[in-house]
Amino acid sequence: MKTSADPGFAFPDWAYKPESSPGSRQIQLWHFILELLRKEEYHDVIAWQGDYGEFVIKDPDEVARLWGARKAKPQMNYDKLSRALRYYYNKRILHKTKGKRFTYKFNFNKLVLVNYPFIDMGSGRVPQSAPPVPTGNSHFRFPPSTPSDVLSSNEELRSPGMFSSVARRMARGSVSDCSDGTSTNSELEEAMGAEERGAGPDRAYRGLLPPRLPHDSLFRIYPAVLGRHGPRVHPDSLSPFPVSPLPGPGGLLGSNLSPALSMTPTPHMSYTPSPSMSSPMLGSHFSFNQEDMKHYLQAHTQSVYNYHLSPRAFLHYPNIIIPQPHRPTPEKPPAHHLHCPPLPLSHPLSQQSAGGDERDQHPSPFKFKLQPPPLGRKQRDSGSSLAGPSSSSFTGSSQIINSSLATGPPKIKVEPISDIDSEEEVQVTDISEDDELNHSDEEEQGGIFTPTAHHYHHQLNSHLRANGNMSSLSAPPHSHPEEDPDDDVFKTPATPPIGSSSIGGSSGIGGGGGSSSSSSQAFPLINLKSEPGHVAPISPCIPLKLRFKRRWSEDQKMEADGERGEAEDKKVRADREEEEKRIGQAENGGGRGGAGGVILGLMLPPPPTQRRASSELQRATAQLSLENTGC
DNA sequence: CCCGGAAACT
DNA sequence: AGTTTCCGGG
Repeated sequence: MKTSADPGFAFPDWAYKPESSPGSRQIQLWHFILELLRKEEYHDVIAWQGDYGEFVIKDPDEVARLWGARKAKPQMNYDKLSRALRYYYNKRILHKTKGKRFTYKFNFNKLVLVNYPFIDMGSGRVPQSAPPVPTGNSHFRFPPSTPSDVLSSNEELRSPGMFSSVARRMARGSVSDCSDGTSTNSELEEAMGAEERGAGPDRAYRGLLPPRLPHDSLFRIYPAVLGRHGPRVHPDSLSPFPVSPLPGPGGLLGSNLSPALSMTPTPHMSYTPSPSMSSPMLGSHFSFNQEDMKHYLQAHTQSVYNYHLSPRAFLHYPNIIIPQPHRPTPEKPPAHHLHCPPLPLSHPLSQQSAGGDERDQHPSPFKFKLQPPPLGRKQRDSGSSLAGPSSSSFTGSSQIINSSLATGPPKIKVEPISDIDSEEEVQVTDISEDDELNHSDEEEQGGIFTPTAHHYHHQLNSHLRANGNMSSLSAPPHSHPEEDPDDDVFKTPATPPIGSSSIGGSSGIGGGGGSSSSSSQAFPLINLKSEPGHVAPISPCIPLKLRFKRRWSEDQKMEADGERGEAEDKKVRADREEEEKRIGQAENGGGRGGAGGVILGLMLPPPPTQRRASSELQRATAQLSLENTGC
């Protein structure tokens, strides 16, 4: 089933899987918080303050009381409530703003509404410091004043007829690739997603992309999570609010979102609304109509095809060929990225049954082998071996990724995440928990997912070291002041077990199903960012390795700059910390500054992780391929 | 205050 | 799954 026949492409079922959990229809704390936040009446109790998404609980007891009332838990208190809040850390829904009492920050990145594909995430310029949130009004308003009214899963949108299955699929697919799609757990998503599945169309909106992706900008799909629609629960009588915000489809979040949106600083990306929408969008409102939606979807579809938004999807469609961009110059054109993805996707492994031959068809300019990474990891034991090594060699641009994916780290549990901006990262949890992993090089993290990448990285590092060129390695230059790591990564279910399930398994990835088969491996999302002069031009005939290194370094740097997201798992974090210690680095003062360690950059391979790694690899590979060709 | 593990509850 | 409850530790 992965790919059903279809006019266009169909994504495998697993791709459509609702990312979320079935359903907890009960109000969730974060929803509740958002509700309070958007109501002026509660401004004295809780309010947006500070950075995007940052809010302060001015009256903890009161908030707790309200929450307790809502949940019928009279014994609720701030201590308990805060514990619940803490559980969001790992879910990436929230972060603690360190140093500020009672202050937390939403990771809105992930919260973007699915329903509101048109949202302009910032019209490109979202100042990072956007107003904390305009609680009241302000620009941050989400287009439809009541999203719920407009988009939330409702009828209007739902005209099934309008959206072809393809479109729908596309949308979904894109969604999936988005960060969370893969993932899964975002509660956010679940809020809306699950129920809908049946509804179909709604989901389609989730991933919509702007029709035209600016080359420069990278585009991403934002999985949104906000509204909860579907079978909606009735407003609870308990609700403190006269009118229960939640109830409406998507109601709750509506206002809230705005902040969210605004918050999500998506630096690089400028999300361009569909043409028709754009103008309106800019304003705070936009009108939505089916025609627009149709166009939008079409565009989206195209985008998907062309840009291969959904890496995963592509895996299944190895045959898809993307036109090569014509771009002689060294700089990395977005096009490349775009193109790359597909290739990678179509990898043999993934294809497995699908006839790997086809993939080979791609002319791969060069082939090279990486040295096998030093093994010795504990992991190996458990069958992980399977994956292994093979990954070390790759051919052509695409394959790398595939192989890596296919190979997949044995026992690692990966939690993919979203991708939005750099923020997103994948969480990886190494089940085997070997510390060793990490320590050997910093990179483990990134590699987890794609061993290849890691290896690659390793090599590079080694190489660099040899050359005495460490600087370029992965150190992330930037140091955000203290940004919390906003990443948002949502966890994804597990990785493919053994063998198999690699993403593309023709046999059906999901196959089993069970669980989330969404193995989201690392799907490299590709960010099409324009990297204007950043990238140092790479001369064409440099040895591959070097080039790779350079590329890698550069990319890393860039990414680091972009953000260090760090959404790591605690475990990961812990590992890192350990590593850090081992390494003996003196940290900067904070030790862990926030979840996101500043250190990360230096020490670890930016946790950017797989996704990044993958994309990096893809990119690099692709580029190299091209370059090489020249040689 | 804040953090997170553990266990229980729904 | 998402808390709620309890709690030791920083």
